[in-house]
Amino acid sequence: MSATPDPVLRVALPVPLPRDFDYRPPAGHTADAGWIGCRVRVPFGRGTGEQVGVVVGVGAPEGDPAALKPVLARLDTTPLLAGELFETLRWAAAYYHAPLGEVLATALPTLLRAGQPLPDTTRHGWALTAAGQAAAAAPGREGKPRRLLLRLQAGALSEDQLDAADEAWRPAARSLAERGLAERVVLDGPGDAPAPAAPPVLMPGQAEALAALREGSGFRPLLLEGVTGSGKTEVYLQAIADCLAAGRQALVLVPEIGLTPQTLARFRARLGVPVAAFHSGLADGERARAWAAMATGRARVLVGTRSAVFCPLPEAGLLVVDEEHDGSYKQQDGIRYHARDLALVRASKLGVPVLLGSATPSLESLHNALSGRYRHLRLAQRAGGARPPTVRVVDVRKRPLRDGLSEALLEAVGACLARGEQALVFKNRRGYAPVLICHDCGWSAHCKRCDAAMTVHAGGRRLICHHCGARATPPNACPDCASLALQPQGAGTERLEKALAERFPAARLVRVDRETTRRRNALEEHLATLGDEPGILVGTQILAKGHDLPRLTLVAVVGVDEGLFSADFRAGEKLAQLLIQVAGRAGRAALPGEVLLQTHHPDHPLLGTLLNGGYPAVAALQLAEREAAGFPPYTHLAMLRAEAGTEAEVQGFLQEARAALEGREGVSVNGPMPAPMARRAGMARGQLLLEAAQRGPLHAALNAALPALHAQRSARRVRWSLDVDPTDLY
DNA sequence: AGCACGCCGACT
DNA sequence: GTCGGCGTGCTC
Repeated sequence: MSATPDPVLRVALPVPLPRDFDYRPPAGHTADAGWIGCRVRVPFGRGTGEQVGVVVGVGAPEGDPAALKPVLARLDTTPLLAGELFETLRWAAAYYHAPLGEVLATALPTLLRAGQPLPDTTRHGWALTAAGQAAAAAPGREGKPRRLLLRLQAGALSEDQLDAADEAWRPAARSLAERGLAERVVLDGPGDAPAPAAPPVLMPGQAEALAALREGSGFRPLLLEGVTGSGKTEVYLQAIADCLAAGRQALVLVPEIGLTPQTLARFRARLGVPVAAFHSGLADGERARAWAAMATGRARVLVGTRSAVFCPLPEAGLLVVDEEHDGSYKQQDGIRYHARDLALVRASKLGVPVLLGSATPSLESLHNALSGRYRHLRLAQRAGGARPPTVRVVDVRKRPLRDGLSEALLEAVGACLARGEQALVFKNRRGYAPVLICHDCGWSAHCKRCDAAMTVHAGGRRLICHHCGARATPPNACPDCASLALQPQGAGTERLEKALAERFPAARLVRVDRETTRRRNALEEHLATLGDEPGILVGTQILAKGHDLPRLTLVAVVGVDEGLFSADFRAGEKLAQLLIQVAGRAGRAALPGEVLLQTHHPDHPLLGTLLNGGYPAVAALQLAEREAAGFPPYTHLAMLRAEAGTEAEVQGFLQEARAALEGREGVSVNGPMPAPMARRAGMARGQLLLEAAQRGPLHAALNAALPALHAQRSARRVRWSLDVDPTDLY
């Protein structure tokens, strides 16, 4: 009888190889199920390389166990990943056809991925000693330590509270501690969030939505469709309050630019528990702490952007996805996951409700709601009796445009300023002009490394490629015909700003785009300079949502036409969402709003539908078009992209990939075709689009072909990636 | 993806 | 005579 070999540890490592790696446990240890979900440090590769991986299984060795390397160290005594979160990550690895190790690396905060211990989330504070109380009662020398001493006289304060006071208190605390006057203490109370503010009375629609959410139990997806200002956030807040009252945790996902200090402050003021934030602006340590606080249950509510969908929720009661249509929920590099979709998967595994909110739902979610898979809740009324803005199409055919602005638009801006109100001029294009052309021969300035025109910046003194960042000085004369008639064609935000400044020299003018808001908090500072004074905001996408601008009554959209004739099948949906979002900025109860859409195509069906029937009508039209054309949500897509030094390499790889993927029932393979931008940053790019009416055959084809793809010789020479459910077909 | 090993060009 | 170019093969 042969002895059963000792079990080995199957470890997922953050390498792009679609398999696990087996290791022996360290000498004197046995591999058992208790290892699963724990991180380990392992030797990897030929040199002295080490990696941090996660044990994903325990089992009999496949080859000679003596040939296996032993684990160097076990990094967790209890599993870091377990239960539903671990299951979701396995599901994501299968669904996105990505190695589990890479999915795990994407999901874990940097410090945890690097093997750091789970941070301690004990709340600390500072309190006076008996000597400190005595010192506080007696007179003393003025200074920061003294001020801190007096603040602590009323009782211990948590470090969060001290941080919130926005003063460098730590040196003062150290000074007091050295003199034996104060000490660091562990706080174990319920937290120092303010007592919850009383909730407002709900409007009928809100109350219905909340009642619907309270009905039933277990997993239930709800789509909350509510126009801007209809009070979706209030529904979230009361639903979260319910969830907290039941002793459960809540997760709230918000778009990348939606997590403003005001948003957090509103949640904190109303919920009466500490609210953790999770976004890319946090330091590594803060991220790891927020993650740990949710894992231990110390934090009860997490508000975060895309990657927050990977935080542990051991006591989950509710998931909320605000502005669920927002493009920032889709990761656009590495593991191209969709946080809204993962939130649905998690809610289903957790058996809790998931609330998707939007004024302009994605066609995917709308389709699910209309077909009965999601409960569909609507909020039609604007809070506080505010009326929707009036919308006017400004036909600019045969009308002269000055720097891209029509006279009608300028007059409306002037009238708005004269009323003492604020105007927003919206154009989704930054820079001075999108292209520099020769008026005599038609030459235009193109990037050397990309298939794209260079954008004119700095009033015409600089050319920048928005795709690779290349900079150039504009030529004095046309390189082709030596003409001096080089002209910036079209208008970006920079040019609009200049033109508006010339027309309204006395008005306050603030430009908001990626260039002017690169610095942290720059957006808030910019908006603060405008305050409540009359003035003009010029900007891109960044202005479409978020911030309350109570004096804003006019929204003028200048770049409508670009969106009307895009090749992307999502262009119509995106344009309608953008127009609704940006229009939602205009007007308040007391100050009615007006929206101007400047276009050369006033008869375009999308504009007419939007004006007459609003977003629901556009959505219905778009859904019908998608169904007829065989696009999502009626079919399912996966995009294989490749990039290499030469077009031949790209073609070679994609041809081989096509051969491996095609010939399956229910899956059609389109391509290889050049990417819409066939050359970017000097690299040739191409793509292969898979389409299927059912997900099953699509995933089966990918499962069957991917090992061959990894093994392809041509795969070594190209950078390639797979995008399941692509949102952009570039 | 890293990383090491491996065979061909311009330098001390 | 070496240092180093990046081609190719492997990682439990």
